[in-house]
Amino acid sequence: MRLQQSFFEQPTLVVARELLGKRLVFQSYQGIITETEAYIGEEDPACHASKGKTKRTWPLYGPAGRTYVYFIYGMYYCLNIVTETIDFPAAVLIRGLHIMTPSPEHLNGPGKICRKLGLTCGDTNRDLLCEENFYITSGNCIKNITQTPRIGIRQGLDKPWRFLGEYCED
DNA sequence: ACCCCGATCGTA
DNA sequence: ACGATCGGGGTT
Repeated sequence: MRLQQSFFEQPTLVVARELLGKRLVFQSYQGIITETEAYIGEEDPACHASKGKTKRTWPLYGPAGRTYVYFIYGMYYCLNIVTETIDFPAAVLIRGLHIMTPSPEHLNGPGKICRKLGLTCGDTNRDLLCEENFYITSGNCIKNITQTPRIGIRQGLDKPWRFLGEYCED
């Protein structure tokens, strides 16, 4: 069953942890989420909302359960899921995805995931609660969950807000 | 108009 | 360890 607003509205660290093992569906693709990171509020120096609401970051201030897709390093896109309440900017970055359909492939890294799925800035602020072919649903194909500092950032390294799991069969 | 920087990735 | 590559956001 598709995850509802009540799931995404939870504290971002809870959503980041609980998204591990869930199934992401986008068009013909289906995969199990294996790695996430939390970005929480304007006070989090690594969160894009640390610069306030802008042309790029406005979806972070919207309702939970929408996407936030941004362009980085001149060639990559990254997919986030917006969390918590309206006007509180926070999201979970999807960093690892074990693709099941149409052909098995493990994707480690947010840029690789968006490249494979074909997600770009045009896919920011899409509503995972309503979209016909873009949503997240239950699943629990994960084990050995660990929590570490976030990767690839230069600020906010003190916060252990990355969640990593290993894919496993049900 | 200009400058610096970045939630990455592939190659060395 | 490093370069590719270019938009975002702040400053002049």
